[in-house]
Amino acid sequence: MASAPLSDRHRDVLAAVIVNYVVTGQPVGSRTVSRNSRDGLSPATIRNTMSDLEEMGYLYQPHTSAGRVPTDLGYRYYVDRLMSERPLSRREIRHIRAALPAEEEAPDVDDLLNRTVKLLAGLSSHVGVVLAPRFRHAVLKRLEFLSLPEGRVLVIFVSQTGMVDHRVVSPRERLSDTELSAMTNLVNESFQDLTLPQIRVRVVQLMSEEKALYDRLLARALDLSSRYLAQRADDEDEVLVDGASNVLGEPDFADVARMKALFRAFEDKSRLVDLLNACLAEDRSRILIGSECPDPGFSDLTLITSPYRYRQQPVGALGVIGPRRMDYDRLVTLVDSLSRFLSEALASRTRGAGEETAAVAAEEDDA
Amino acid sequence: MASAPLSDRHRDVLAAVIVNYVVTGQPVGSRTVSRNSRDGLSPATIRNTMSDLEEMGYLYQPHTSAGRVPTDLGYRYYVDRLMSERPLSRREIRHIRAALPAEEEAPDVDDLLNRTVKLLAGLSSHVGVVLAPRFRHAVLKRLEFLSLPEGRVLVIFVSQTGMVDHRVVSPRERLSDTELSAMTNLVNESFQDLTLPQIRVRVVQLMSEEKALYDRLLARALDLSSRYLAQRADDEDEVLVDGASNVLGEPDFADVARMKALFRAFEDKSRLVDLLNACLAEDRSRILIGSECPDPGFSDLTLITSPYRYRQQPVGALGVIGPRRMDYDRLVTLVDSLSRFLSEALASRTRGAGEETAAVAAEEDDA
DNA sequence: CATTGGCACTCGCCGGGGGAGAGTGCCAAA
DNA sequence: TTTGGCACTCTCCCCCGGCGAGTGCCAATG
Repeated sequence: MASAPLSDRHRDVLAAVIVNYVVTGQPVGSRTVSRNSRDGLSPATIRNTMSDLEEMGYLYQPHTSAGRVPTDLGYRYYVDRLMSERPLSRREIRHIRAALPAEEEAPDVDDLLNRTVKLLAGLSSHVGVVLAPRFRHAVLKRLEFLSLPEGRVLVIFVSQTGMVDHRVVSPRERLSDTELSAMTNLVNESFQDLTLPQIRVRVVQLMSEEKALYDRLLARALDLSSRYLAQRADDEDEVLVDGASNVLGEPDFADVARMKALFRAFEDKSRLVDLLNACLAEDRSRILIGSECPDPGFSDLTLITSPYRYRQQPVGALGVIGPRRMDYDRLVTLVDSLSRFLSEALASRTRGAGEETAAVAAEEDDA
Repeated sequence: MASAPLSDRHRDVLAAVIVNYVVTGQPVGSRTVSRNSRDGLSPATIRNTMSDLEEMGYLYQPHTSAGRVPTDLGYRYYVDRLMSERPLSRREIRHIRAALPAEEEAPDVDDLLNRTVKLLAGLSSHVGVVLAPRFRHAVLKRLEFLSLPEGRVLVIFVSQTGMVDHRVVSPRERLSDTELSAMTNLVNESFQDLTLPQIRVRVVQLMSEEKALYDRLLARALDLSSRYLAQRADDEDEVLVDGASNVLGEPDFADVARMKALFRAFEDKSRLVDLLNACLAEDRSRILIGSECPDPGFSDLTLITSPYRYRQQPVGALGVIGPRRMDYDRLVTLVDSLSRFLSEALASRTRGAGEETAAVAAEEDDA
């Protein structure tokens, strides 16, 4: 029943209601729309149009004789067809540039992501989220085994871009420092330029060959590697959140129970990871409005997300989370821009390291 | 004027008011105290006593003819002299033991701290905080230089206990992989078994000697090390927070403005770091009630903190943050216990690594 | 002299009532 | 098709009065 195409007037009114509602937070009445409309239609006319829009599901009334408020469908129509993205101000761009330098001495990846999430929260006044680059795209620079007390071993994985991951594993037998350093050399030869998923395959492959050869040392090195890989799940992603305190100011979350649910959602990060990953898979920026979101915990929120890239590959995602009543025009631009700025900052950090491209491209086959 | 010693009755009444207020959250009247008091005093008598306590500053009335509520001073007296710590239940202890295994295969330090902060939040229903062990106590296991694209260098610091820190630095000149690995060996010889502050001293010392000798490689290795140390401030501590959503449920924070201030305080971690560090310096568990806290942002909160140890040295701190109206009896025990459990878990991970003791003891001289 | 019961008083909380204001739907006229 | 008019609805807010909890003071009591 919501399928009839909208007339120009319907669109104008819908847009007016949304724009007005976004700034005031109050249900919008026919009178207000009439005043703001350039072809000065009377309130009565607007009322009829609004009534149509309500019937079609784009607006609704909190109660008889209040103004209208956009529904999720209304917002959806707005962002898809009515919205005109508002460019960032020069000030904002300078601000971003300063925090994410594209050219000169760039900080390391973690730092860059931290700055990005702070920018998102600060510039949007909502909650900023950043999904860190996934290690599954990381190409091995060096794998190191170090002995710890109690016979345990520290495994350090370093990617060619400088990401570091480390885990503690317990080998079956005690290993001396010299053995470990010999093993370090062995695996670095074997795993040169491979990504984590590729290393997984390689370990299994070598282990089976190994029964024929009998290089004790390599066998034990492979054992350590596979123990490390067992701990290091590929889908284990890190997500940064900032600006959670911003939601407290928003009248849309006056209800405490709702706010609590929201904070819980932020605390267990795995749900955020899922949502951001979904965006990553789609490979383009995305808006999820209220009930459109698969996670029911976010049913009265809007997410604007966008993947960011490294060497043309989407490797992570970032976005803004806020109430449905948000300034879409501005925030869509903000999220898009930040994903672009971040991609550039990442690229500039590593320009001239051409070897890595092939490896990344080569592993595109995995799901 | 608050200096007169309290009679037994005063104490009983004060304790009764506090206990009652903590569970109900409502101002406590004379009638209620009278009912709960075992030597059945009449409400009138209690009223007189309460009036005394108010005059001495231990209680106050939100308004004429409401019950009494404890002041910060009242709470202080309570925790210092009236409170009897309530031991944890067997269930709780099992729960903790399961999460912080003392004996068997222990996870790495970061994981241990993560579990601890979750336990704090979960068992207290307030906000849990943990200050991570400071790297200044960390003894070098290995320092590694790895080349990154663009001529930058990744420096990885690994402590003997398995803590890992890494930074990206930009050396003055380009360095090849072979040079870097030679340099790695050089510094590991020089810095063997030193802590970060000691390494600082050592670098300066070697640099000045260096002008006389002319080992180009060592000079460049020292340059890299000092660039790393410049980024790695000693007071740069990591603090973990969990359970922030718990404060939303508490009626004491019904006021949104107050809540917002609170969340901001949690977001910029440096303030938390300062507070926890103060506790660390005192070397014993500590309770900060409302206005006693140096940071005005925490003026209507209570912090219960306790340092945790590694090899007799306090290396970090943990605690609970909540409203002043909290169950002190239980939470003090909880914080104390968790600091003990965590200390044990840390100790058991490294038993038998005797060499490290001397080094840690030797660096006690720094402030 | 500490303790107690009695009593008048003070507030905060809660629910009801009434008026103002904003907005609607419908209808008839332009 | 658009518009002005009109009756209607519903929320918000303020005011008011009663209720209940608790107090302070005082005189009586053991």
